[in-house]
Amino acid sequence: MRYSNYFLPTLKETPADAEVVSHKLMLRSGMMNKLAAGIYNYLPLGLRVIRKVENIVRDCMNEAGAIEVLMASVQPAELWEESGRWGYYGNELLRFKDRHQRDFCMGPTHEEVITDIVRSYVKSYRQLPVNLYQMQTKFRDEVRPRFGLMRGREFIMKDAYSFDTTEEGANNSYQKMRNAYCKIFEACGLEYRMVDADSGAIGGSFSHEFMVLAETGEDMVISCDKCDYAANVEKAIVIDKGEVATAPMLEVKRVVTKAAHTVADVAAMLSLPPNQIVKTMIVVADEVLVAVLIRGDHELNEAKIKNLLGAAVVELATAAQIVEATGGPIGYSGPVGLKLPIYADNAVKYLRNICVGGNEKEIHLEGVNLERDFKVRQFADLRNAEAGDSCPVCTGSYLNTRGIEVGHIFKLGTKYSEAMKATFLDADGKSNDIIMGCYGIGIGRTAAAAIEQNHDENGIIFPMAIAPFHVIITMVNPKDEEVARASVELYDDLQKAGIEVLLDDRDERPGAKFKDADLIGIPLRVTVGARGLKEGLFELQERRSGEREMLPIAETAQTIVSRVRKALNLRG
RNA sequence: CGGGGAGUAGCGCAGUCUGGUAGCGCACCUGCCUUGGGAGUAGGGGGUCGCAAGUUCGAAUCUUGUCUCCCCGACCA
Repeated sequence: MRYSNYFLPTLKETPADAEVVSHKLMLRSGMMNKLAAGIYNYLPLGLRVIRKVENIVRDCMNEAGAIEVLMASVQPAELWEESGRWGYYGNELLRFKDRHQRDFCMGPTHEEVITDIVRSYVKSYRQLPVNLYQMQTKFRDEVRPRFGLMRGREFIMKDAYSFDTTEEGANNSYQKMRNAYCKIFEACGLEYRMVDADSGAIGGSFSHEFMVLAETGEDMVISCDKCDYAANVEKAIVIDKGEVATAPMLEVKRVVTKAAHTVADVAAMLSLPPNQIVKTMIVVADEVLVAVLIRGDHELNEAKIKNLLGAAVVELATAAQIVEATGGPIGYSGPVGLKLPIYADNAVKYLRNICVGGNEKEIHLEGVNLERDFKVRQFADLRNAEAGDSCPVCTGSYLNTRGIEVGHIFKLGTKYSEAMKATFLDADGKSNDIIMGCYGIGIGRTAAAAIEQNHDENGIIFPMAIAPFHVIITMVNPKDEEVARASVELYDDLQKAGIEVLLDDRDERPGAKFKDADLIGIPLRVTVGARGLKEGLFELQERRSGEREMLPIAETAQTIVSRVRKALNLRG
C-alpha cells in the first residue's frame, strides 16, 4: 500500500476525551474514531488489526473443530422471554419496536438464537456434538462505556457455543476451547493468565477468564507468585490457616463509640488494630436475613456467601432492615445476642477478645469471645483474597495484579436447553436436554489490550502477528529519483514475497514520516535515503528495540522476509 | 443512577468572572525555500461559540431549560 493513496489520518495531539494509552494511541494512529459514546468507526488501519485478530481466532477455532456461522444481530423478544432473560437482563439490553410494535433487541450475546437454531435441526444424538461460532458486532448499552474499545457499547465479539450429549463430552468441548484460547492469545503475542472465574449471571457450573495483564485493566486478578494458579477476586480461594490465639479471655466490656461506625473509626477511637475488630454484615439472601462476620481488615466477598447459601441473589441489607433485625443502627451490629443465623469467615475463629458492635446506638463490645458470647452456625471462606495470602496449590503467596478480560469460557450445562427445550433423542430413544458451553473473545478488546501491553512514548509497538503492516518503507526524499526507484523496487519485491508493506511516499519532511511510522507501530522500518544509497545500503530498524542496521540493497528483501516469517513463528 | 467537569475552526486550547459582535498553536490551501527525527518564510480559507427560550440597544459571556461528552463511584458476559 502506498501511503499517498491510503487513508491514514494520524493526529499530532491526543483528543481530550481519551484516558488510557490504548485509546489515545488508537485515536492518534488513525485506527478508529468515535461516533458516539462507546461507539466507534474502524478506519482502515484499525480494521486491518481487527481482521488480523479475527483471522487468528478463526484459524484456531476451525482447528479446534468449531464451525463458523453468522447469526442475526437483531433478535425478537420472544426468544428472550423463553429463556427468561427479557425480564432479567435490564437496561443493558437495547430494546426497540418494529413498525408492527413487536419487541426486538440488539443482540448483546446469542445464547437464545443459537439454541433456537440447534433445537430446530438437531433431533438425534447422532448429530452431536457440534460447536458453532461467529464473529459479530454486538451491542450492550453499558452504564458507563469507557476506555475506547476496551469497554464499548458496540463491539466485535467472537462467540462460540458447544452442544454435547454427555457431561464428559461437554467437558471435552470445554477443554478444546480452553486449549484453543491459549493458542489464540499466544499467537497474538500477548502476556495473559487464565483464571478461575465466577460464572455470574450467565449461569453454569464452571468458567475461566483469560486476562491480559496490564495496569489499566479493569479487573483484579489474584495470582500466585510461584505457580500458575490465578483467579478472579470473586473466586480466589483463601485457605483456612491459623492458630487460635492463646491470650486469656477477658470480660465483655461495653464501650461508648460516638459517631464511629466504620472499622477505621472504631479502631482509632479504641486504639485497637483493625484485625481485632470483627464487623458484622447483615445480608439479604433471597429475602432471608443472615449475619456474616468478617475480620475488620478483610472484605466480604458477596459471591462466596451467595454460593455458600445457595442463594440466587445476595445483597447488603438496608439501614431499615438492619435496625429491625438487630435493634441497633447501621454500623453497630454485632453477634452477641443476635437473633439471626450467623456465618463467619474462617479468620474469625482464630481471634480472642475481639471488638464487635453492640446492636445499640454508639455502643461497641470489647473482650468478646466465640462460643462463650456467641455461636456461629458455619465457618467458611467468605472474604476477598488479598496480596500476601497463601496460595492454595503450592507454597507461594498471592500477588494482586490487574488484567483486561479478553476471553471468557463457560460450561453452561442445560440452563438454556432446558428453558428453550433443546433436546435430543439418545440411543434408547429417550429425550434429554443438550449440554451447552459458551465461549467469548472480545476482538476489539484484544487489539486494545495488545496496545496496552506493547507501546512506548512514541506510539504503538505491534506484535508482528497483529500488525497492520509488517514493514514500512520510509522514503527520505521521494523526489530523489534514485530513492524513489530503489524504494519501489524493494516494495515490489516484498509484496511478491507476501509481505505486507506500507510505502511512505508522501512528500513530507523525514522527521514527520519517522514520527508517524513510530506512532502506528509497524514492527520493521526500512529507511531509504540518498545517504545510504551512495553506499549501496538500506537501513533496517526494529520498532521495538530501536536497533538499526545497514543492509546491502540486494539482501534487504530476503532479510526482511525471513525476519517476518520468524516473528510469525513460521505460520504461513 | 449518585457526585464532579466540559461543550468556542479538523485537533489542542484562550476568551466567559467584569456583555460591545471571536482569537492562539497545530492541521489545511498557495508561493518560495528545505529533505535522516513532527523545518523556515510570505500569503490564504475555515467557526449560526452544542441547541432552545429569555434578559438587554447589544449575549460566546448573564438567566432558565435541554442535549451531548468526559472523569470518580455504584453496576456489569
